[in-house]
Formats: sequence, C-alpha cells, structure tokens
Amino acid sequence: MLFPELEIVEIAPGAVLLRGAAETVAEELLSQIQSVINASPLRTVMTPMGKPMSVQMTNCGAVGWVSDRTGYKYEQIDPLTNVRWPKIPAVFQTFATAVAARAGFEDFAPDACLINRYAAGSKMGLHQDRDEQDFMQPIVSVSLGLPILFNFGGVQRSDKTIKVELQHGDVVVFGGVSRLCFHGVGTLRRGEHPLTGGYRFNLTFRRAC
DNA sequence: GAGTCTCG
DNA sequence: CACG
Repeated sequence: MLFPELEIVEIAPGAVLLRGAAETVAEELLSQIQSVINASPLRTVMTPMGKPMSVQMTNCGAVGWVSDRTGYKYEQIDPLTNVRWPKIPAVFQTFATAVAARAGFEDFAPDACLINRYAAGSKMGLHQDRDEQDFMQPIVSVSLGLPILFNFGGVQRSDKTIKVELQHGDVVVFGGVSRLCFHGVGTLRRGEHPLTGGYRFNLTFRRAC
C-alpha cells in the first residue's frame, strides 16, 4: 500500500499525522466496521469510577479493550456476547501495517482494534494508552466521518497539549518517545458527513499482547 | 493504585 | 476552555 504525495504533519517527536491517508479505503473500512458491529455490537461502557463513557465502543482482534468497575483491561471474550471478538478484517490489518511503516514503524502487527463511535456531545478526556504489553509498538489511530479536535500532550498529564483538527481519513501514528503521551479529543460537534451521518468513528490499532 | 471520569 |  503506497501513499504518494501524502501530507505528513509532525505533532511531536515520534507522533505524526498522515493527512487523509485513509481516504481511499474509507468506504471499505466503514463497511467492515459495520460487519464487526453486527457481530459484537457497540455498547456504552462504565469507567472504573462508575461513570459511563460518552463514546460507544466495540472491538475486533484476538483481544479487545474493555472498561468496567474493576478497571481497564484487554479481554479475549466479548463480555456482551460471551464469545470471541470478531477477527480484525484483512483490510484493517493491511492498512494499519502500511500506515505504521509510512510513519517509520516497520512490521507493526496489531492484535487489537478498538472501534469508538462518537455522536454529538461525545468526547474523550486526556489519557495514556498503557494497558498494552509492549510499549515499543506504536498506536495507530484512524479518523472517519465528522471532524474533531485532537489534543496531544506529554508523558505528564500536566504537560501542555498541542491541538490539531482530525478530519475524515486522517491517521495519527505515535510511538517511540511519544508512546505514553497523554492524548484525547474534544467534544464532537453535531454535523452531517456523507459516509457516516452524524457520527465520527475512530479505529485504534494496538499490539496489546 | 490510578483511572478514557466529573467537578470547581 | 484550561487547570488540577
């Protein structure tokens, strides 16, 4: 998979925005997202402090990221269906590996893909992705549908954040010295996107195990 | 133990 | 909206 003429924005050392990298595969990705949702439906999860998250989520892969009263963790079995999460669709796997390589991370082989659906009012506070085994492996985040403001900070929650608008088809890859940086997104504003309607979908690819 | 959270 |  090649990305000619790709605009690359360096957000921080080890963190890049590949502008529009997913545009040409967006419809395929969305179609596969629907297949995953058909097998493992979107659901609202509780944070360990007892508040519901504003996004709806599901997963595909050998393990899926879940949150409940007991904490954050990766699970092999979807607690909603009590069977394994759907496999990561081939187009997801190929695309994630390709964009990671384009960002300088060769041989990225994700075993988990978190699917978050944002509706108007959904947001994601500053957090670290630190439930994975190997922090040498990067995070690949794909934005589809409505735009949202991305906040990317440092390894301390109090570090100041850089803000960048993520548009349909944008891909952020972060790893290396940025792997444990705090990040999040602002509140999704209501809108209409030709492919996703009033929603934004985010795919987060990780090597969890 | 803190926390993808909320609150002041 | 940023901070804590």
